[in-house]
Amino acid sequence: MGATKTDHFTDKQNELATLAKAMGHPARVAIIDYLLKVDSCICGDIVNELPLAQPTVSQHLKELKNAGIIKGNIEGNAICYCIDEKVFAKLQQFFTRIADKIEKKKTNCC
Amino acid sequence: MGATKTDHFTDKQNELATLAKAMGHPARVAIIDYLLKVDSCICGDIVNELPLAQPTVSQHLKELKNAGIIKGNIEGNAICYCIDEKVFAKLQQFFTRIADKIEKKKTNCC
DNA sequence: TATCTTTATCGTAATATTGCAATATTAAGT
DNA sequence: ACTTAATATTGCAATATTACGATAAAGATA
Repeated sequence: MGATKTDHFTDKQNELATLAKAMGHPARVAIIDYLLKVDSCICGDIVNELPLAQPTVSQHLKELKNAGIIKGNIEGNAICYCIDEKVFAKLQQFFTRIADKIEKKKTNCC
Repeated sequence: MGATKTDHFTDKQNELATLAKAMGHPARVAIIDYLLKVDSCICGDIVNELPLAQPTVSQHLKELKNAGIIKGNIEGNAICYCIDEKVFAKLQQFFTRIADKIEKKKTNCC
């Protein structure tokens, strides 16, 4: 088929998958990198930073927004996008927990 | 088109995107969860744990393997899959760094 | 009001992903 | 050699993603 059977997995599994998927494209990673670099919200200039057309960037921003990774406020003419702090703390937690579990095991059978 | 322009982004951006993408499906998250739960390698019983057909699970395992997240050793008749420890440490680092940068800023303009 | 700027949306093409039945492969046991 | 068990591969259908040109929408500015 092609449709993902999200209903067969736990909420946590689906949540991590959704967040990871949103970060699963270099353009979207680059958008986050840029948001961190400029140390403020971005109001439009991302399009000039990325090697992609404006509609494509707009689409990637939308996807990041849908996943809850960034949020956008209308600021007069432009739109101000910024990172949602909580989400990356959550991602960090997810992977820290996994890394810790692996550290504890050390069952190097492979 | 549909093809991702990986050559336009940095190696780090592409690396994170590849790893995140591999974790961007609940079935693959569930596979990792199970690998952590059983506290050893998995030799076949993942198919019984997941609500997916054997070829589908095999495909997801292949994708995790391609991303370098798990590795598989042939163990006689069965195949022994286990997590590559380094990769999750790397993922943790990636997101910890981002979370730290966000913490430092606190430019709550939005 | 006319125009510019900025961002979103629509439409569409190319490609990738997801899922499974059928089949192949490989090693073990008989 | 035959059979069984475990896993991979192939082929295919359904859907999703990625990318962009054209166009729309909405506020700013002249």
